[in-house]
Amino acid sequence: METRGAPARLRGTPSWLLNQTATVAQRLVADGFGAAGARRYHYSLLATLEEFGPASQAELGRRGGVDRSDVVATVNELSERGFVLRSPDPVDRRRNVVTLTEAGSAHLRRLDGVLAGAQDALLAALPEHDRNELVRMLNQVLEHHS
Amino acid sequence: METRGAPARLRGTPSWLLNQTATVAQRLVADGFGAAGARRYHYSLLATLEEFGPASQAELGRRGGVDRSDVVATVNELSERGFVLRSPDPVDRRRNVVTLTEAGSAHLRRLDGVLAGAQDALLAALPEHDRNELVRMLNQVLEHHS
DNA sequence: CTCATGTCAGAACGACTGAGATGG
DNA sequence: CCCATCTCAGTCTTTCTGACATGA
Repeated sequence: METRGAPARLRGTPSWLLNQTATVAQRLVADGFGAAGARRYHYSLLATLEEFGPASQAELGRRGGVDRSDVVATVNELSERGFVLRSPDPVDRRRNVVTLTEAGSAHLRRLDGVLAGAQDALLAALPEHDRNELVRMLNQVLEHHS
Repeated sequence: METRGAPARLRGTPSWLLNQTATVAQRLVADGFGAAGARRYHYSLLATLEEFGPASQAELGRRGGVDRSDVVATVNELSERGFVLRSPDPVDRRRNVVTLTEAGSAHLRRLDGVLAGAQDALLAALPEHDRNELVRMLNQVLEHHS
């Protein structure tokens, strides 16, 4: 997504404004995660593990909105660094059960802070009330398109 | 951008909501343009031409926020269909001057309608007042990050 | 036989980079 | 000599598809 100029009639449209702000948001979050040695998928899977508990890779991907193909690579990275444990499921030997470790929980808490900081930076220009309104409206738009 | 589930602590964040709504917006716009046989770059360049008048490809790219490399391909497509004219600049023979044709203007008007329709579909769930508020807030966030 | 799972290779897409040829 | 322009080829990144082997 290019972040440069655009014709006036495009610059005013909600779709363009949403894309631009989303780009800013993505950059802030990616930079924050990057500085913490993580990527978005890392956070998605760690958070999903903490929310739902241990799961197979396929289930993990479904819950966290990550393609099962990309779960493989992400779990590789996370387990190399000791944030998750990948162990064969004794009950169903096709499956790897992925479990959050202590270090993974700590890493997740760190990333939670990073994510919260990115939100603050993103919406720094808006007063509290407007932030809530923005979230409300976006939820409403999203619900309408589900 | 995947449009599926996500962990709860991510689903509530402004950055995630912005990315999701931006994805919806992109899909609506891309589908609309696609049905009209166009892509986003087509609109950007046609609108830029109408806004600023004829220009070299490099200038066109700068004004419209399109990479000079992609301007080449886009102008190829637009000129093949008679929407723009690409003619050598007699004053500076490195340049191609790109000009909007009558057919190009008509096409642009069609795409303006498509774009407006996509905005309506996107924000169908919001009353007029909220739409204006949303646009105002997004502009404010964007200005703060410029 | 069917379906699910984990894995890998690679496609598709969009934005961008590099270099060459031409000309100011 | 240095810089701008146009063009093409190709990289990089993220998301998604297809295929395969294994096992329920």
